[in-house]
Amino acid sequence: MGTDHQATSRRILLLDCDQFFVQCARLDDPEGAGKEPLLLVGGTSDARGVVTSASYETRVFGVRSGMPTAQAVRLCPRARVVPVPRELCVEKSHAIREVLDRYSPVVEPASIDEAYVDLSGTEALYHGEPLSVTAARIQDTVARETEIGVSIGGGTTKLIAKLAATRAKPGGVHVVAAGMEHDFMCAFRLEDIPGVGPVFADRLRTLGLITVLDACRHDLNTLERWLGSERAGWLFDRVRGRDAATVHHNRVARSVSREETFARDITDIETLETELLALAVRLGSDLRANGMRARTITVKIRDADFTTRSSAQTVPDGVGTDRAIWAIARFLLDRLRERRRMPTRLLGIAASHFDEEPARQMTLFEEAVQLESERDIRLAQATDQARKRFGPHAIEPARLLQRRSPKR
DNA sequence: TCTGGGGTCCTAGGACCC
DNA sequence: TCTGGGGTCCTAGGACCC
Repeated sequence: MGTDHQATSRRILLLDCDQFFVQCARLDDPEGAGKEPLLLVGGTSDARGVVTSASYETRVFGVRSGMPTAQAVRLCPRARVVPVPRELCVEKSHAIREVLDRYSPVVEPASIDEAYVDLSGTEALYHGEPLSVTAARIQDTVARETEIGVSIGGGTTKLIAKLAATRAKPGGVHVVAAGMEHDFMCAFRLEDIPGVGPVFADRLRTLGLITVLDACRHDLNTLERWLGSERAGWLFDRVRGRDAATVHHNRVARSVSREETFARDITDIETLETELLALAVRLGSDLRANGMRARTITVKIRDADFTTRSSAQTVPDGVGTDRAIWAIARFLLDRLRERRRMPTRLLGIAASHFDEEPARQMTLFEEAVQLESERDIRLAQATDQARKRFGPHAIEPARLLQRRSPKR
């Protein structure tokens, strides 16, 4: 196509919920959390929890999300700690998504509380309305229909939209005009750029590069000598506001995982295997609920000394039954324990490498191995049906029932 | 201070194949 | 004796994000 097309710049928004989990917790419990300015949402200190979201009122005490709850409570002793209201968060996230889908055919959720919206090509539809006006209307609609306050950033790239949203917070709209990307970027530090984490930021600091302006003073060749061509090219573009990434409408999950950090480290294999089984059952039912079959199963453990290790196994055809997932996971856990034996702080299981098409006819070899028989698949389906009707714990392996019974 | 749970993407090396 | 080379798949680990 001609250059006219390229000359038209993109119109991208990033919608970011303000202190999302705090808002949800307040909506979930209007009389309690709803009336508490000093609110921390996340795990408790006795269960090795961290703060998932801290209310703005607690942040003046130095509390940040990701901080161990014990530390947060030390900084802000009067704060109230409440758990994440999972279901309501998911519900609100979906409700916001539905609003966005009405405004644009191209919406990409970036996390539970963030989504990119591409409004390129909608100029005629919106009668030439400025992007900031459209953004403000979206913000109003979201607030009215979902009761969630959001900030919206806008610009010609995902990078600009994302950084603009930080300028819009809390509750505002900030749109960077086409052509102003480089000027806009100059106000930021390098560590503010998404993708520049603590490690890269440290590396840059040793080179004397703190701000975007610092990086802009050097040509590409110099940066390449310092950082290698890959990283240098990436940074060279970012500091100029360039980002070719597109907004993907129907992004499919590449992995699904379930994990748990234990209140106390686990030493005996029996308990560990029971926990693994519980995770495998959770993962399996979530996969089947979405019609997914995974070719790769990964088991992850975090040792008492915080060393994180993983082991993975890929099979020729995707699996989705509890039995098959459990069989592979158990084998992987054994392998991890052979390599290093130490009390276990965290256990996790992940599925990836999803089969895109319905399972093909099994070969004779695979029939013989029998990772997953027809009977397994039918059993899993029946189990899912029963859980749907009678609750998530309607049918569980005997081993999990034993684990649960002392609490009853 | 004592480190969650859910993800994405990248890299490097080995196996295997032609 | 120095060793060929490229592509793909898999595994393990790590950086990074919210």
